[in-house]
Amino acid sequence: MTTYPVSAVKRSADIVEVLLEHGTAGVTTVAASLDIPKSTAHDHLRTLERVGYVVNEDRSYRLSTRFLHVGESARDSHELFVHGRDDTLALADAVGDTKHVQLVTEEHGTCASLFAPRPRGAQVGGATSYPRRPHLHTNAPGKAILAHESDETVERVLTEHGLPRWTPNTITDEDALRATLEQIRETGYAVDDGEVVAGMRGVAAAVVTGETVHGAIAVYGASGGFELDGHDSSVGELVVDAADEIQANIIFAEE
Amino acid sequence: MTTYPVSAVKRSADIVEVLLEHGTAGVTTVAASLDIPKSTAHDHLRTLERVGYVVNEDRSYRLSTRFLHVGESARDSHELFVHGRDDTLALADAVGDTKHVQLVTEEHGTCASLFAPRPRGAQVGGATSYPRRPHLHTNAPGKAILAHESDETVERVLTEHGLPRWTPNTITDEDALRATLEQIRETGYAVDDGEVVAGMRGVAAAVVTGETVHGAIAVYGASGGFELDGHDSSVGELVVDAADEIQANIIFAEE
DNA sequence: TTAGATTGTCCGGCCATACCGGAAAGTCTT
DNA sequence: AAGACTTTCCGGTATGGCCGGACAATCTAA
Repeated sequence: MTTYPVSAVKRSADIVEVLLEHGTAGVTTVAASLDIPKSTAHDHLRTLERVGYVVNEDRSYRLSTRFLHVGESARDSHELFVHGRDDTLALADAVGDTKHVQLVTEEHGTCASLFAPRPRGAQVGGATSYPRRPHLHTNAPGKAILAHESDETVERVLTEHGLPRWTPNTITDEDALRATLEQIRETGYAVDDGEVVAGMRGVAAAVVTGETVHGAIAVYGASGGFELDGHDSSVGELVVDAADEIQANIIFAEE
Repeated sequence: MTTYPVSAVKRSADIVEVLLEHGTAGVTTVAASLDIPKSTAHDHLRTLERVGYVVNEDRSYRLSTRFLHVGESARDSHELFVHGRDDTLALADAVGDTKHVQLVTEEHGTCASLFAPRPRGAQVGGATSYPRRPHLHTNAPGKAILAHESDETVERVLTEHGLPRWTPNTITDEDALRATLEQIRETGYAVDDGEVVAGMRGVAAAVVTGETVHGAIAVYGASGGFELDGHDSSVGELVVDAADEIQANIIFAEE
């Protein structure tokens, strides 16, 4: 049982989670969801409101735009985003609206999307069923990142997270993973054939300068319109080119 | 002196602020910035890390992408964004890269940007000098929102926030503001001529359905390339059209 | 490689304060 | 207008956040 040094903060984080699920909720709902007294829920909601992360409109609470603004500011100071945004957009244009492009970094041994341009008209508002923080071994950008990490780092991630299965196609064997990583280093890009989400294929290339692995850039699409060996294999080249561009941008800026 | 029911949460919020400013900071830096013991800063940083809002890479702490993901999820459940995103993008295309388009909502009696498409190649990474949460009376979208609120609401906002001056052009007289609001109701859109940022002009139209004021959509640009009375007055029409579109989308979806 | 300086992490006690029950005030329905 | 429902307030209690200090880990400089 992991414990939290400042449990009050953990509790507020739980409340944020509840608000995120419900979209908008009153004190009673929040208290009921977490099985805590209403007065406690109220204390936290008031505090979150005062610090600006929550708004209280019309007798019920909602997350404010503060999360978005803080998140965007933090992203704006992220090296990979600063030097990779434009190339990501360009790649998105190149592959078209049927495929999704993502700029990904690693956090806590999992994949964290930094930037994912949404095509115009893309559905919003529905619950995003896409797993938020997939493990590194379950998808293309994660594997691309792992392939360029040091052996110790790979070892550490493996012992810490293991190789949980996400879909029938997920790699769960350690040797198979190491072989795949070796292959990624040779070809320059990683492939995901329904390993994180069934029916989704993707390719990704890592962004590396010197010893530091900044992250990866990936293209995903439905398996139907995504031939890995056919003419769509050019997507692999596009992804590698984009990653190289970003690497160049980063190196060029470092001086 | 406003007080916080759960002061530990307020302290964590302060730490988040410090991390936001510094981009990346160690325990010592954080503790020094807030003038608190290192151990306390450490406790909070650990909990923030455990709950996923902070990452600890290479002996120093950074805000994680969690803020971004929570913020985007929250935005995705915001009615104005769901029904206004595409129209905002379309308007951005229509007015071109020299002008900025913003979808704005009201929070705590101030303006909160929900969505602001950045033109390709826009500078990122630099500190955004744009005031984050300007008061309603200081800019076009805020005035457009205010113009459609009930008299009591306007009164409440005025007594709570007053009419602080942001630039020499800011409206600081209550009667002048009321006259402006009346004019906005007549013409259908609000104008900002260097009232929030000197040298910036903008027009905005509110998005209203029935009694509820969802927010406003705005176009801003440098005063030089933004003729309010000349041929650029067509921007006013475009903004009103966009707002009407969004209103229609919302009403159409409500059933 | 070894000191020295600096930083991050851990620990344990004390008292501020987060928590909670309960009561009051507010809101919506019938 | 009264009931059922919320949200908000309040004050006592014991929990846990806060802090000083010790330890460990890392970096720097000879």
